[in-house]
Amino acid sequence: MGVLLKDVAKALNLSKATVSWILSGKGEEKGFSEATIKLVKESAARMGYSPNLLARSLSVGSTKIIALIVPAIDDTFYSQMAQAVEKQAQKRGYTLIISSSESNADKESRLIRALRDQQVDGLIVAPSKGEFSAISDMMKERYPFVLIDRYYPELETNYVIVNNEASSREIVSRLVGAGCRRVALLTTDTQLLVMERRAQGYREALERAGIGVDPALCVEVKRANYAEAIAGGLDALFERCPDVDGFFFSTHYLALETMRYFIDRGIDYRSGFRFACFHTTTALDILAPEMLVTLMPIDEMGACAVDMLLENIRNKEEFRPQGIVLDNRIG
Amino acid sequence: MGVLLKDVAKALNLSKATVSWILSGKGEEKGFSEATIKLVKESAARMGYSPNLLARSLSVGSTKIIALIVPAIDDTFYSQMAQAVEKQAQKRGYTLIISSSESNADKESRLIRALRDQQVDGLIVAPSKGEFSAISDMMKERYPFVLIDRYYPELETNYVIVNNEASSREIVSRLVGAGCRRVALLTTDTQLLVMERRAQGYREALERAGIGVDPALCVEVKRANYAEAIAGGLDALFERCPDVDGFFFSTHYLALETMRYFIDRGIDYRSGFRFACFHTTTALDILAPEMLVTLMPIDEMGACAVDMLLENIRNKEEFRPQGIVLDNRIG
DNA sequence: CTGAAAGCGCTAACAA
DNA sequence: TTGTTAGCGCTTTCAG
Repeated sequence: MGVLLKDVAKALNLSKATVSWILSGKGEEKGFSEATIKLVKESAARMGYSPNLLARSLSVGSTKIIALIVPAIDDTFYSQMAQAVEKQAQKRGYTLIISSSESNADKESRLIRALRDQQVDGLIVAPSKGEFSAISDMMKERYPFVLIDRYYPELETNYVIVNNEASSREIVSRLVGAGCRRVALLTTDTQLLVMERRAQGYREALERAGIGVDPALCVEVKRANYAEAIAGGLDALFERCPDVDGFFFSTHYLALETMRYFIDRGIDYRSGFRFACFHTTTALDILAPEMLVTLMPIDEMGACAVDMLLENIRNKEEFRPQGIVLDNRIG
Repeated sequence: MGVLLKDVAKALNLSKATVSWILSGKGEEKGFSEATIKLVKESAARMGYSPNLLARSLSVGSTKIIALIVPAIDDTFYSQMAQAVEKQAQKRGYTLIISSSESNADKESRLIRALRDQQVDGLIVAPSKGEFSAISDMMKERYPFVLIDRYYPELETNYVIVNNEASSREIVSRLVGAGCRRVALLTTDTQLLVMERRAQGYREALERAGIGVDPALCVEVKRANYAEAIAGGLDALFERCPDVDGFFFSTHYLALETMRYFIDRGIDYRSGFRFACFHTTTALDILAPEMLVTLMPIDEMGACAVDMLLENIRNKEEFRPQGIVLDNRIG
């Protein structure tokens, strides 16, 4: 340990309390003399004192730390989200801890437990599929948390999500409006509610346009080995439906891998098809500049989640869970 | 607060000490009866006890937490590094905290201070340029830390880096070996030592090949607005040297933006030039499959850094700073 | 085999 | 205007 509160107190012949008050800015309020305030502050700085936050947190019963759990920190969507959340947390005087659950329900539970044990004041989590017990534990014990991006409609929790269905419907409608009649759906992780909602939006768009859904146009790719799975899926799709004229990707990496497919096979995809994708990612704008994408309001999501969480933390007892559904723009 | 150690002790008519020992696995060792051990463990679980790690850490004087500071968590390189470090930390029984300094020296200093105040046991940091005081503070106070990816040769610190110069030389040599005679250098952030080393490797390769360095082929792009700056730089380059036949990019996003430039202008870059890049990133393999890239040993870097740090933490007093330079493979 | 009690570094009521 | 003191929840030495 370096220099302690006790040390600077002793050096000045003052009590720990005095020093503590002054250093935490309650000097004037408490009515200490200008002289002592200045003395204490300067000495502390000179001696290189810096507080042990563990001790302080234990004492005050709050760490001023919140944590974010995402499924994969190397997914651009989530790393952008982390930036957004961090920014807002900082603005509100909180420190953010970022953790990645690697889309593993088990690890997610352990992380939640570990972070709570670490006494972080609250959690923002983009849950992996299958996780449940740790979430409902938090509910039971009224531990402050908010779900982001994904949520459980049957649970009355805080959440911040986007309108998956509506924006998918909208973006697919535009494809149709641009002349597409045979729009394929590429999707994955269909157990995830978000994905199902996006697929639903796709179906609605086609039905409303009087085109109807052709199951032959719908390709589901398993997440595990999607890099190869996509090629197979697309091969089969073109076999079944040589007349496909558009694509809707329910998530960004499907779009990216599809571009790879086209390029690998030397297919001139840019003139042959129209594309739409839920969210976007690095290089997608290079590979397919004409692709329609939903512009997810990541900063807003992050800000909302933080604010909601902090409100919950402040109130704890009377706080009622809130849900916010944000809109996507399309670009 | 939920249920405390005291609570389970009271419920069982045992002392806090007994419960504490048993729950931290020192039950047998201390010679408690099978019966009590089982009883305590089961009751604790049933009552939903879970320890306050703040209190424990304060008591034992160690948090079992280490932190990683990167310049930008949304840069694929650093998010991969975060994954790697996290994995090794976990393997060694440590929790990892990830923070992003946004390439801001000031924020980096504040982060270092904040994390130290938080009593994390040690730090792994990929320093931004310009940071110095917080680093030398850590040295003075013998606080355990290791620099990763970037380092200060004049400081005797722990570090884990790659051989920037050698692998740049190697990869540029391959370009030459493949027939290139007019290889351009695209670089950025030249104040960063890593970048200078890479440029140096480029020069050496050309000199050893008896080609010599033509300054007209060297383009430096300012980091701030590189997206636009690159286009201008490339325009000027082609003006000056219409005979350029190869490119060496000192970092991945320069390569990506250059691909964008080619595609935007409809230039058939895949047959006209050969490319080499330091490190790679999403979609680069789609855009330019033939590009030579250095395969950075990210997992190894992470593992090394963690192990070095933990060793330093264990020894603290007698520990001598170590430097490790890892090799890149080329693919 | 188990318990009492001191202490980790800081805060905050209560005194003076 | 400043000091005393009792915690925060856990670990660990020393007794029994």
